[in-house]
Amino acid sequence: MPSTTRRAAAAIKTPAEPEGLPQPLPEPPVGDLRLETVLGALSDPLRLTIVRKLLLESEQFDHPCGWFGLDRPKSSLTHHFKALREAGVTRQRQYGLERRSQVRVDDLNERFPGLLDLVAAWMPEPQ
Amino acid sequence: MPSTTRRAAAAIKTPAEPEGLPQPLPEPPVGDLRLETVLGALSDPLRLTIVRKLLLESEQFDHPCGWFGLDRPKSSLTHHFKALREAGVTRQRQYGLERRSQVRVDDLNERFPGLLDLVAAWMPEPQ
DNA sequence: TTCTATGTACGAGTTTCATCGTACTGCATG
DNA sequence: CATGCAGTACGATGAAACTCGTACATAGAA
Repeated sequence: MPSTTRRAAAAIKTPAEPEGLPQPLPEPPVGDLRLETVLGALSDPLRLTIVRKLLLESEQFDHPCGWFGLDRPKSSLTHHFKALREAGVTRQRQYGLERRSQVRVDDLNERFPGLLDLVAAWMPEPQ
Repeated sequence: MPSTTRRAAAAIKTPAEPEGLPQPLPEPPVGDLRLETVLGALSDPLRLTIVRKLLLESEQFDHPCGWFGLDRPKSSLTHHFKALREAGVTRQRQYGLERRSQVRVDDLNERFPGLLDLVAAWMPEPQ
């Protein structure tokens, strides 16, 4: 098979980055973020857990998906991390084998001010 | 069949109201509102349209669902209005034949401050 | 090179949801 | 009483989405 194994998601482009970081994976540009899509991505307890943990405990940097300690099969986690990235909630970069995630705080605060505060204040349903 | 035709949705109770208004239909109490549920209810363009229109044009009162001018079959509208009410986003009261909706502004601002501002600022996707 | 660790791709099973046609209820009016 | 009207209830259909097993790809270390 050719080297173009990558499949392009519709209306998703890869932005450039100033630092020496790895290129982010394909993600929607800020201007294309849609409230209904972002809310849909956040309407799931597992994904809320991920985003909230990134917001509260990330210490200014991104994390591989093992860091979250989620008790789910790897393929399930891939699914949810991809959903968050494609909705524009997170940015993912490839560090060797690891694919680390961070919340697009600036982009989300610009487009949907206050939304991340609600996520940070969220608490999972008791039991 | 007996007069108890009403089916009780799980964990939904009917609160009391001070004024001479008709009783609201069953809805979750403020304390039971869940962020993930509310976001899920708002992650749909049609429902965002409904809530935004209520927020911006309601003139302090509630409206029957014909007022929205939505070009959908009646049974579809029933479905979406019920989804909004059961998520706790709207309150519905029966006025004779009409079932009118209003946004639970105070409840939502108490539990999820800023969320309704995002809905009010939302714009439907062009085209 | 082989082994391990991280994570993806694909596909199947299941569930949930959106959509909508049809039949029905209940009020109001002639 | 008959009709019209606002809206529900129910059921079917089709499309997403969640979950997860399995197989695969790749980087780094022994």
